[in-house]
Amino acid sequence: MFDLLQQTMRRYVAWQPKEERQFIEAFVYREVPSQYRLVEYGEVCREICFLNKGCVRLYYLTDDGEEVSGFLFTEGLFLSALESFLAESPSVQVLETVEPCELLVLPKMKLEKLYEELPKTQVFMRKLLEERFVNAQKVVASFVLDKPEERYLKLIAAQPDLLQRFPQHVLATYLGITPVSLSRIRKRIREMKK
Amino acid sequence: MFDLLQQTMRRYVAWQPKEERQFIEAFVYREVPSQYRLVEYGEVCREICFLNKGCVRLYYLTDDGEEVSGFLFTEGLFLSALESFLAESPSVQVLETVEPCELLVLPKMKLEKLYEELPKTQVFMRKLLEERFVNAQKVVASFVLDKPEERYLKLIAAQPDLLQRFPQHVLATYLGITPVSLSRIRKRIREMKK
DNA sequence: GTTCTGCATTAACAAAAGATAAGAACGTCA
DNA sequence: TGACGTTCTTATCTTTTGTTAATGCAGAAC
Repeated sequence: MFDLLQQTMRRYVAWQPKEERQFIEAFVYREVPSQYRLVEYGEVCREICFLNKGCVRLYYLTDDGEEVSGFLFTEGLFLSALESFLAESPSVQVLETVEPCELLVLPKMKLEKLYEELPKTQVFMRKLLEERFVNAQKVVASFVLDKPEERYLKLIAAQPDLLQRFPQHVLATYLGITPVSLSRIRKRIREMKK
Repeated sequence: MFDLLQQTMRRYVAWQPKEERQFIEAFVYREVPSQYRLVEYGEVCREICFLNKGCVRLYYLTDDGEEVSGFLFTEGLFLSALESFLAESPSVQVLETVEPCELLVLPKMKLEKLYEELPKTQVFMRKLLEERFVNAQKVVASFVLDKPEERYLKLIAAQPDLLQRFPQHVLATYLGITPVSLSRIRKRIREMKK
């Protein structure tokens, strides 16, 4: 139940067995169905979740009620509406499961306690953030450097499982284009291969 | 000379006077001219710089030798080619000054020493990264949500000084468009206002 | 002052994406 | 089985951007 979390923890920090237990014990196991909103629009996000199984999309709402993907999460990632979580402000980001999910939930209060009582928590979070920031920079780089077609090709090369697990209109907005345009791009690629 | 750094430090962490001195003493003051490359393409970045005065652009090189902006730095920000810095790998990001700059340079070795000897360094860096990550997420959100014209308007609303300090072709690629297209957008906006 | 160079603008055309609507494929549920 | 809803596809048209090239402008070098 905590295997993947443990693995992930060890990838960044060398914990003492006692520290490891202390950290893990701060999490609460929780199962949620598909299409479940972990964070609603306008709600203050007060927890960070480790995604043990399943997948989740982060999206924004446009003026005309459309949903535009901002990030796609799969197993092994920590997820939260970070801006809301940090500032305790109403979230403009919605977090919604795309499959039934197993989560390990860390409430903000407990994280703050860990920061004080278990200093390696600081190191762990810093390293997680470093990785996520570098990742975000790469996404930005892809937006300024590549055309939508290239972004799509890079995406299916880097994370082919996303294609199976997320509907295409979700992938399309994640790439910054409309579902119609993604469909055309896919067709162009199909023709190319012939 | 260290005023802005000190201010920035205090915004995130409550330091003891002694800790503050210890942290600041790890930095080396350095002046560089305009158009100076702090990190070359393919070079391993081994330091983090605090930008005390001046401005810097981060850019990528395309296959045909074009420069595409990935980020624009102004006073008060920490800059480095983070992926290269962390992995000690050749950088695909180039850092080049756009004005004469005053830098406070923190070599990687010294940062690692601080991480061990001055635990608040961990807290400070984590909080810096949180802020930068949230910022990067907003940039991504703007790419998936807004049209180039809106991105430009938001940019000049949020950071009007960038317009004065960076040439327009640099701003254009930062917005993910060509200089020609930005010129057209600016014209459209001019016509609108009449 | 004159030349040179780099940058912003404008124009004209090609290529791609957005918007809208209509049809096809698929699973769900009565 | 059949009706419904959702998603993906396809078609048409409009809008925008990319591309290339020409023009204008201003600062730097001589």
